[in-house]
Amino acid sequence: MTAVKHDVFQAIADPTRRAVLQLLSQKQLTISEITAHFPISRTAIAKHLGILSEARLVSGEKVGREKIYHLHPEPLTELKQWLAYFEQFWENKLSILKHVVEDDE
Amino acid sequence: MTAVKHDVFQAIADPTRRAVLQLLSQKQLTISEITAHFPISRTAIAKHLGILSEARLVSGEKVGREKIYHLHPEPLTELKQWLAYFEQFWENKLSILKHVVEDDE
DNA sequence: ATTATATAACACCATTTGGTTTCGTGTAAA
DNA sequence: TTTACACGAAACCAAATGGTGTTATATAAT
Repeated sequence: MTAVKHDVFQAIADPTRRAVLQLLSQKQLTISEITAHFPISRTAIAKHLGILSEARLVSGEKVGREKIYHLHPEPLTELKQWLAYFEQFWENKLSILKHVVEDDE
Repeated sequence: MTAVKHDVFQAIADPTRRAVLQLLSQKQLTISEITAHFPISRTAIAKHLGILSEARLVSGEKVGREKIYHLHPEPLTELKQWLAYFEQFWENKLSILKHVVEDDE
């Protein structure tokens, strides 16, 4: 499924994948355990995990007959950095407001 | 083009759309001006602007025969908040390290 | 009044996405 | 040694995505 690389932006675009990340942030889980939280098939979850793996947001290790996935949040720094650039265009509005208030006193 | 709603996560998933946001952060631009920066058709750019508009990241006002688009970065707060949750799972590693160093002194 | 421009509105297309079901295989439990 | 289980791989599908080109319309410039 999808030989081309998925980046972190695409990986988090899907709500199911975001929910999977949320789950894995609490506790490492097998594919079946993750599937139990969603109304879709195990195969579909496995595909989502594949996309998250391509984006290096999770990794899975085989243990016996099951595969345990755990969160790898580091690639989110790319997202954070991208966001940081845009913050100057709206969080600044707060500091401008602050100045207005300060000028008022 | 896509009657269903696009959220901010989907909106920023595409690299062209991220580049458009970047452009609009510098200066408001017409559709044609934006198109000049990309190797794709004006129609394609207009569709991307439609998706960005659905996510409330941009808005366009008709001025004469052209339509001027400007950035509306506020919806990115949703992304920022989502990210904030995950930061505890990796930025913490720095503070743990910090403790180790502090314990060393 | 005519012509050129900027965009909107369509119709169309190939590929990707998000899902399914089926079948095969390795591992654990009876 | 059967049987049950967790997963991988494959084939398939409908809808969405990211593009194209054509045509129509309103506005600006000659």
